[in-house]
Amino acid sequence: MSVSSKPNERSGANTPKTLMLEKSYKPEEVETRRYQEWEEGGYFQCGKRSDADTYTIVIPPPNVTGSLHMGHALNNTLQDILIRYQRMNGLDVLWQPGTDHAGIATQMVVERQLAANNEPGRRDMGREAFLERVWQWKAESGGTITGQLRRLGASCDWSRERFTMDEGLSKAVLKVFVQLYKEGLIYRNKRLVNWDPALETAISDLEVQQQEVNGNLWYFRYPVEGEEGTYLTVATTRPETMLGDSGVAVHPDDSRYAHLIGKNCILPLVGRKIPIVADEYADPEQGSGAVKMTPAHDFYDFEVGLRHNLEMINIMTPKAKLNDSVPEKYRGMDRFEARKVIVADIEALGLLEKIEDHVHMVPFGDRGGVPVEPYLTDQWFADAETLAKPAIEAVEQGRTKFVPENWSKTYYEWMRNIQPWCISRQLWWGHQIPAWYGPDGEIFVEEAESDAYAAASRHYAEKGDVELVKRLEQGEGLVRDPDVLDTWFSSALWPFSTLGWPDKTSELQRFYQTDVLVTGFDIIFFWVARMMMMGMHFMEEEPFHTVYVHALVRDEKGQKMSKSKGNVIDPLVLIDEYGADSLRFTLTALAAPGRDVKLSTSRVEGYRNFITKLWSAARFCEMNECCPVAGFDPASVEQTVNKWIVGEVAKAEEAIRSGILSYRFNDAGSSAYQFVWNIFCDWYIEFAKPLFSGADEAAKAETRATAAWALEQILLLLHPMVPFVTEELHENLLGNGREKPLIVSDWPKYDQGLRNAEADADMAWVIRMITEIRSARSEMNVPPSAELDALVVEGADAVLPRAERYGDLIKRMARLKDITAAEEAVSGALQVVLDDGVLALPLAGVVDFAQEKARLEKAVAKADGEIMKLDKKLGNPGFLAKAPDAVVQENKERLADERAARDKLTEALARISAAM
RNA sequence: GGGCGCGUAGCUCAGCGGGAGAGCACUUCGUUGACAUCGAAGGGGUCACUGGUUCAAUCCCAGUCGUGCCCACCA
Repeated sequence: MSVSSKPNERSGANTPKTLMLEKSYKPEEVETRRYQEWEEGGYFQCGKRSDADTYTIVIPPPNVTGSLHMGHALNNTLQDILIRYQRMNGLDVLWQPGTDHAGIATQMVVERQLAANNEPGRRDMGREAFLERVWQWKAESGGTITGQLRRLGASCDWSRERFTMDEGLSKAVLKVFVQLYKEGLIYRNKRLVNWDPALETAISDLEVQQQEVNGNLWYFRYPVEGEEGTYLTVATTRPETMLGDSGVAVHPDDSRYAHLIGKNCILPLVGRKIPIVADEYADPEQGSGAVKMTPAHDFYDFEVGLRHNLEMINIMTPKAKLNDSVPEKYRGMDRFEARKVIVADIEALGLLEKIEDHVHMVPFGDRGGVPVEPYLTDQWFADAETLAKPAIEAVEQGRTKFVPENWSKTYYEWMRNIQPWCISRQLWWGHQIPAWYGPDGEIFVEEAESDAYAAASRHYAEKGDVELVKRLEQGEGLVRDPDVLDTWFSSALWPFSTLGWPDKTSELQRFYQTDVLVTGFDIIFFWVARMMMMGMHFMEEEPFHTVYVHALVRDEKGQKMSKSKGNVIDPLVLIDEYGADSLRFTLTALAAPGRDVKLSTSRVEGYRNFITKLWSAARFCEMNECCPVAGFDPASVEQTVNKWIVGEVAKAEEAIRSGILSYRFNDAGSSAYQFVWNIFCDWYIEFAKPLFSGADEAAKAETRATAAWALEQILLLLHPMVPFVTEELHENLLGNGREKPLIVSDWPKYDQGLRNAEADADMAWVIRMITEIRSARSEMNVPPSAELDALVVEGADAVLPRAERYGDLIKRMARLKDITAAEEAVSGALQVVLDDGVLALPLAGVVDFAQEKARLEKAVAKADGEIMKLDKKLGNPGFLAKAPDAVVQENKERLADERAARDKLTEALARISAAM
């Protein structure tokens, strides 16, 4: 049954009360329905408070191919907390959602699908047909992850959902590319790139993962030209590249080889004459001190090759097989097969000096999974160094801040050493580069094909190529660059492209600059840095003022979750089992800044219990008819208990708010947890019970109203973290009086006056007394069922008035019959020492004197220890002279307190001894 | 090689200049009509080590040891 189906039933005054709330919370019956209500109610949509300030977050767009993993769950929970909090604060909130087309990943998914269905491969079906298939796939499966974000409770403005390849965003990409090209910040160049032979595309430096490999170092002898029997020994980890060698480098100061500089080697197996050059790159300490140079297949050799004008010989095909530039024998061989053959052939020639074991780092493509090949091709590059400058300054000048601040170092480190960004990919799925080539290789970069033809016509008309101009005017003669752009190129524009840029939309005007970017540190380089560059360049304003960097979610052993390790915890499984709120609250409570989240199901279970506790506290309120009273003023309550809880609510609000605003989500979570469980449930509800069953109708009514108010505040304060259960309880609590859903209710603002020092002191005293009595009883094995009398044997003047005033509470919770002054000496009693007095609880002969004595002695010893430490501190002239007065004073008071306690304990001991 | 972290209760972690904390686990007790997805009580820590700064150090500084991550082209 729906717990809120008939909220009005509850108000019938004389009808028997029917409980609306079931015994425990069933998230599966609530979450989907609540989410629908929110979404259909339009509460997620921005623009409804046009007079309010804005608060904007753009979601890190998940891959369309993806499904929700724990990292997403954490990332989006934190964003949702910020968003819901700010929405409740009355801001015009935009959480901009969307997905990323994820070039390589998506293309691979569809290719795999084709293979699995025994359908023609991508190249067989052709570009157009293949892209159609990808779009079809996107239409069918692209909504998975957004559905999963809904399950989590993410309150994104789905009416504005975007996709990096939709029309508007594609327009933005074209505009950016063309403009940067015309500004000289994008250029085409032939240089070495990281080539992934499995995917047959260039990839960026960031997509290369270095892996340690146990390999070998082979020492080859290269014969020196014209000097029979003289060899120059080179060492290599990649023998197969020797077929592309075009030189050997030695250090200019290396006396061993000085006489060879300027001469040539004859490259074995190939017979090519290659020069011996002097270059400081050659480290005399490494290998043999002489390095073979393969400028077309090694980044460093490439640089050396440029310096010494060495030949660049590309010896491989896109699949990393040897091409026609090598001797016939090796043509068509895979690079690793060739390695073996070449070593064998060198050995056969007697030119293999030795082989050493050698552990070294090998670059792997993170998608393709095979070693990348440095490969000489024509690619498009962005001048990242120029674009980075304003982006670096923005952080240096504090216009964008990293939280935790440390991450700015990581950002600087990378940005200040940034390399040209290879932005072209030899894929089909993505934004095709808007560049057209004329027959002579001339490049025309324009947003539209027609513009490219127009530009080409002008160009060739100037050159007088009438024939070509004629063809161009008929829309022929140009060839479009087949490559697409790196996926991150379009995500770099996300904070403004999603708002409508390049059109000057009102949303762009209103919601840019966005507020905070919430992300994991793993994409600071990929994404954050590039958004900063593009934002500065095209908007001339930082895309966000704060970057909140959260940690990674790991398994309970601290290992990174990965499919191959089989330690992945699926957030949806947890949501199914424990509810979205439990998962959200767990992630919130564990999200301490700068520390990885180690997740285990037992943690989720623990926080699920918290949700249950909250539910059952609400049920208590319901059973006791704690209905919100219109116009209730928390400052007006008269019962001390109520004054106290009202103040505690205000403290909790402060703690939770400051936790959220300072991005210390774990603090916000634990403050909420402690307040609800350890204050509201453990004490306030227990204090309320005697009032509810008492005779004072005014006090009863006030307590009901206060409890209802406090519960409502709890629901408000917890809503950003646990939206579903709070929304559900809120409707139940308010019933007909509910003006609007919790999601759009106002975050509470309290007067300072809600805190009452006197009430705080009294309740602290009551709690202390109850705790001490319980503790003594428990240690002395007094059964909970036994109700004892309490006799005040010391400090009656101080103790009795309070004991009188709060007698009902104390008696019930400490299991006492009565509290009275001791008329005569008490023997055979349990003694409880308070700050301002001593209680004796007579145990009618059953008290074990020895045990009681030991208990008191232990307390004396503890007090003595404290006294000694404080004495020593206060006896130190340096401390008295230099420590702040407040600290000195505080220590003096503590010493006095400890001494008083010790004295009372000693007297209690004396009484016990006398009775023995 | 460079950079960033972390070593606090059995476990996972907060705290970060003036009285060592939480959750879980553990022990004992408990069907008090909100809750056994619970309640009450309890045990458990020279806050990695060594120096230094300070009246005062778990907290700041230096070093050592251990451990994790990121970046890097070394044949």
